[in-house]
Amino acid sequence: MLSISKFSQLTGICRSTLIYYDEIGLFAPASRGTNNYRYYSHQQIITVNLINVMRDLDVPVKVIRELVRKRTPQSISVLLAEQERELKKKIHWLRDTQNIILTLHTLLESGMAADESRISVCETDKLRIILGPENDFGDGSSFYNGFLIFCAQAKAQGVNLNYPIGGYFDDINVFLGEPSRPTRFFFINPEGSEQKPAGRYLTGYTRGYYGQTNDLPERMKAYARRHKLVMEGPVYNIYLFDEISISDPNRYLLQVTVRVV
Amino acid sequence: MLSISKFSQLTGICRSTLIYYDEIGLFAPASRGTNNYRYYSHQQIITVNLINVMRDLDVPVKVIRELVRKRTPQSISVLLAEQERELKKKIHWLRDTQNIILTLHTLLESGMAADESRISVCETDKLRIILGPENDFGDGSSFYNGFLIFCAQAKAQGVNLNYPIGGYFDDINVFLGEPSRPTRFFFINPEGSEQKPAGRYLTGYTRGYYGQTNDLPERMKAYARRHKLVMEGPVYNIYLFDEISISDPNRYLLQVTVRVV
DNA sequence: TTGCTCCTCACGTCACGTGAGGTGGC
DNA sequence: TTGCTCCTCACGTCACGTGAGGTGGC
Repeated sequence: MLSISKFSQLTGICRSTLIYYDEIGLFAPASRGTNNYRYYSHQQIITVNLINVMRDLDVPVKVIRELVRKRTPQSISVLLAEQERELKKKIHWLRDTQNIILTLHTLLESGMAADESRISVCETDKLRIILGPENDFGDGSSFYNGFLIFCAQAKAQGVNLNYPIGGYFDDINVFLGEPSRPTRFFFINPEGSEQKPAGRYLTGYTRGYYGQTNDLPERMKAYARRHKLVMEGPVYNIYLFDEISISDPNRYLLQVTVRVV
Repeated sequence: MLSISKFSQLTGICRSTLIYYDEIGLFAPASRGTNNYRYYSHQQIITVNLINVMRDLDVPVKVIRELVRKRTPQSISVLLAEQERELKKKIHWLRDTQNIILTLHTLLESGMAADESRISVCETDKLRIILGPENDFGDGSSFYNGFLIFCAQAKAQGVNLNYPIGGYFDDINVFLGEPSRPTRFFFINPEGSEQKPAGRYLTGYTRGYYGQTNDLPERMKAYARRHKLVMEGPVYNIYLFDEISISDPNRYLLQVTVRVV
């Protein structure tokens, strides 16, 4: 027979948890001593298996208790099949979260490595994204209307909203015209079906709140002219530092990139 | 500006959770109406990102609050790196749990499909296992001493104890001699380094508590003699139904297999 | 006696969830 | 007036964790 501490040690279940399980009638010691000590049998190390696994999967103790009380090979088989499905979902979703963390981290690292004051031409890897619908700023509706539609649509499609968001402009002229009004929004998502292609990108940075581009559009235009570069294709706005990493909204770090030839 | 319900809907965060976050000073609405209504700005949909992700990873709200209050790109980068490691561990561990569930389920299915009354010869797939140390029943020490050592050693080696356990006998004579005293214990673990090889196995079943083999050893011996089969190599005892699936200890279902030529 | 393990309350905690009772604009 | 959304307490809940005060065997 094993004392509660010994049993706790062997199974890795906390002493107080064992007492709690005893109290609620989920898992009682095999016997009690004359001094009322809890004594667990060796077999109970095995007995506690399913409980352990189920708790690991956040199955409520009440559910486990009911299950344990009227278990049959059939009912347990059904339970296990269900948990297999749940686990698949959970793992999938953790992978998603892993992607989000990785993406956020990559942006942060880029931001910390960036030479903010300089415009430059960089060789850039491709970046998988999910493009949202075209924004409509026509009827005087607020800037954020498009953003809301974007979010709602993404949610409806089961896209995780926690991926970082960027602004997409059809081309450099659209950007120069209204630098705070992207044609579309996009998620940076390694499993997205669209992409910002790899290539040589004119890259500039500026600090400020969302939508604030300062003199960056002009500086990029001037740089391109000076170096005889032609900017082609869409312009991508990505915040490398935003409210996630910086408290002061006026210090957000915006990266603007556009392909050059 | 968005009302609390609208914001809740868009972000997928529960109304009461938003109120709670406001109370503890983790995440407050952008402003309050004259009627004291909470109003959230559109940007806050983005702002709530990191909080959402961190909560999903079970980072305590107090930790998140501190982090959010004095965040810098550097500190957040450190946090993300840490979470990347945690996530890796978590996913690995969930895969382990998935394996356990799968293994348990497979055993159960075998049990439900088994014709318990008959001895038969079955073609069997290989089964990956983790063999424990040799048991010592010499000094009158209880049966379970070996089991305890097995568990302790497995735990020390970081093996998940929740995998199903079986009994291993060096050969058929050892089994016939002491059918309730396996030479070793083993875990059924798809990532184990040892294996019960694929092949033709003489397979028998019996009901009863752990270690109770009834007349099964004799019946298997007789069957082999009758069919001129030679039993070779180790004998594997596996409980297809045990305390996990059946309340009555006398109805556990034991499967005994030994290779035949 | 000392040290150790065990016991039983009772209360704390974490992150919310759930009414109860009331307000305010159309 | 009705229906709707919002508010603030206050208390509930889930699965434990944490002492406080006491017991019992070597």
